[in-house]
Amino acid sequence: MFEVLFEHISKKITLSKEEEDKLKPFFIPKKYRKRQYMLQQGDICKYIAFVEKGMLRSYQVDDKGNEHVIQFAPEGWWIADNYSFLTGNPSNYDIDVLEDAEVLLITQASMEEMLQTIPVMERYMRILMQNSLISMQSRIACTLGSNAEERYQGVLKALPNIAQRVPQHMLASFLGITPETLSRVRKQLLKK
Amino acid sequence: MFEVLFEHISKKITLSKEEEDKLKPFFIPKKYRKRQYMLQQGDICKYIAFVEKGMLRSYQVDDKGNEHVIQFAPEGWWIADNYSFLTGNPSNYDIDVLEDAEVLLITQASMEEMLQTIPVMERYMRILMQNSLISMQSRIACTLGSNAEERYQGVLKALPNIAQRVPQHMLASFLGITPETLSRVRKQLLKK
DNA sequence: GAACCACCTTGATCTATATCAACGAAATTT
DNA sequence: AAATTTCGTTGATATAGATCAAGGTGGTTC
Repeated sequence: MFEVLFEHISKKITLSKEEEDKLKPFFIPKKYRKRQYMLQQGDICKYIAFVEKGMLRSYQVDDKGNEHVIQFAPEGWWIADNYSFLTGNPSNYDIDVLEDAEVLLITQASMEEMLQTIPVMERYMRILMQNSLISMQSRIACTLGSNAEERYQGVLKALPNIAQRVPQHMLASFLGITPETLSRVRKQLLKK
Repeated sequence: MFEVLFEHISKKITLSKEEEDKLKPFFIPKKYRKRQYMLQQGDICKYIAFVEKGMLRSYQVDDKGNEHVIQFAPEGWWIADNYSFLTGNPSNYDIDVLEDAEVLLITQASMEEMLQTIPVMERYMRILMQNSLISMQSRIACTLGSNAEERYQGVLKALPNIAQRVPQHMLASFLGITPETLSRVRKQLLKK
């Protein structure tokens, strides 16, 4: 159950076997079924989740009922509403399950204790946050500077495994365009 | 010269007087004049900068020559191209100075050494990155779900000091709209 | 296996925002 | 202080992408 997590951690820092064993109890393993909610708007986000298997997504629903995908999280990714998790305020986002999933949950309190117990994890979390920040920044740059077609090609290149795995209308939502527009963009690209 | 930095750090972690003194030598104080570049596209971003005074901004220039502001950084903010800084690859961004500035620079190597020397700074950096990530995420949510007017009102609320301090066309660029559109949005709002 | 639903496509039309152009007011440079 | 550049505004027009509507396909459920 912890294979993917330890693999992920070992790419950024080194944990001894003992540290790995100390790490495990801080997490709550959990299985989710497709379509199940992990978080709903108005809830407080009590856990950060590491995805061992399957896929989740976070999204926002606007006043017209349109969904806007913030993040996809397949195996090896973390997902949460960091804002709600950190502040304890109700979340504006929903998180649900796209493919039957196995996740490792950790609460705010456990996270703090874990970071005390295994200080090098502070470094892991820092690197994690830094990398997420970098990809968020490039996403913003892309949104500001590129049209629908370029953004689609960008995500195909940056996240090929995700782009090919999620329903097209969700990818459209992630890109900030309508499903119709994405369909037309794809048609255009096929011609070339 | 270190007042703003220490103030900022003390909001997230506690440093002893000795630690503060140990911290200083890792930084290079530097002054920049308005309109000066701190980083240009194609350069490698050698420093992360903490702004003690003045204001900088990072932006991307697209193929049509349009500027897209990624970030504004007044006093108390950090700025860099994290991607280039971390990987050592050439940057796609420019960073320049909007108001005469005093900054504290730190190189990749100094940062690593600093984190070794004062481990609690690892925590500070983690919190810093996490908070940046949160604001980036809400910016993306805003871009996906809101129109020009709502985004303008959003930035007025979220970053009032910045929104009122930068030229309007740069704020437009930050919001992903043209200066003309921002001008019209403002006119609309004045009527109400 | 029939009914239903989620998903994608295509066409027609609409709209928010971009683009182009011109002007006046500040601000900066000489 | 004259000249020049930068900045914001306004109007006219263009356009990328949204919206509305309909139909087709494949998978899921009863």
